[in-house]
Amino acid sequence: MTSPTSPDPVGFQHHDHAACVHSALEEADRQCAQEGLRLTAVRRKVLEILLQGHRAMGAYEVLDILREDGFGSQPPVAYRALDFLVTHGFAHKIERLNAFVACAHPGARHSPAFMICRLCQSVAEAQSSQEAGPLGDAARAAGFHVEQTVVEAEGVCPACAHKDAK
Amino acid sequence: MTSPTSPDPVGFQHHDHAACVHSALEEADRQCAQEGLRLTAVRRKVLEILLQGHRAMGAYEVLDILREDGFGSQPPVAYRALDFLVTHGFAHKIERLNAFVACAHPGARHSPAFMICRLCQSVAEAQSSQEAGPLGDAARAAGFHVEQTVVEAEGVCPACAHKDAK
DNA sequence: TTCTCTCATGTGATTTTATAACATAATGAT
DNA sequence: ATCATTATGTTATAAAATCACATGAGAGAA
Repeated sequence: MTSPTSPDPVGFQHHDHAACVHSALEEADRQCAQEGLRLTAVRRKVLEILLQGHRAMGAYEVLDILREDGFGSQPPVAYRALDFLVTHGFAHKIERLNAFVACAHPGARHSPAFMICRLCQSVAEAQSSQEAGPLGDAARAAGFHVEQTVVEAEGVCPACAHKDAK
Repeated sequence: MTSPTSPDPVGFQHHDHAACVHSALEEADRQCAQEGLRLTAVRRKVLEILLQGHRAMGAYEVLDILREDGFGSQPPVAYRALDFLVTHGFAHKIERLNAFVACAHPGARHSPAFMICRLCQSVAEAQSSQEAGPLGDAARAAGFHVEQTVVEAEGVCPACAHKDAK
């Protein structure tokens, strides 16, 4: 489904991956403690899986890893944990891919926008806004009250564009 | 899946529905002739179904109607026709709903944005743009080449907001 | 026309994604 | 300790989408 060797996922730049996973988990711990949310073992594990994978992952792909690690092995286990993470902003669903990705800007109250490379399947998260841009304009004009947005661009990331050109 | 009595779908205003279906089909005929595309019986029927329904419809919902009307009754029949319509801009897929809707601006080269009412399931199509707004900015900044966009807002339409307030 | 190539359709089977329903277990409050 | 609430585990099923392969219809060439 995704390339076995996703080169450069979530954001198109390299970075210190182990540290980013670790700090993101700690950030989630902190935030849940503060908001009275329960970042249980399964939920934390799923977040870790998404952070490790560092790309958009299908629910069943996550589930396979949960199973290997001794957690429940049935779909609801994965879907419930993913729902929790998405609801509280620790992860996002990429509708175009029916897949999930760890949030790149945890803590920030945000409506994310995604750039999905169709060649290497990497996904970069950018900040968006519910009010700005053509959609915000249209909503105001129509009197539509926006609660959530799905903003996803599919195309070619810089790395793949470069490769393409040889 | 959708409310049985969707009051006001695709665009939040009333309009002459029979005429809109008819003219949209003619427009599609014209455009296909011009571009050398084959608007076959199934494809035209599916477009008609979407236009009649005048709301986001699931592939299987479309398929049920195809079956009643004597067309093939297996999923690929619907999916292939829908793919054709989406590919050539006569219909759009609403990723958030896994559903399809007839294009409200046929002919116009456009990247659509949608407003989805979570109360009455109506869907309004607005014009968007691949370059404008936060996503366009982010893509330029990242050097990402955008080919297609998914822009969908979920919220409450004016009619439902009014009802809510009593 | 007839042949042939291509594209479209029909059909059965399967895969992938997601949820319903219900029992059990853990947690937090009193 | 009890109880209410929330989370987990499991079985089963629903919903969405695709694969594979056979058949059929149209456009163009001989």
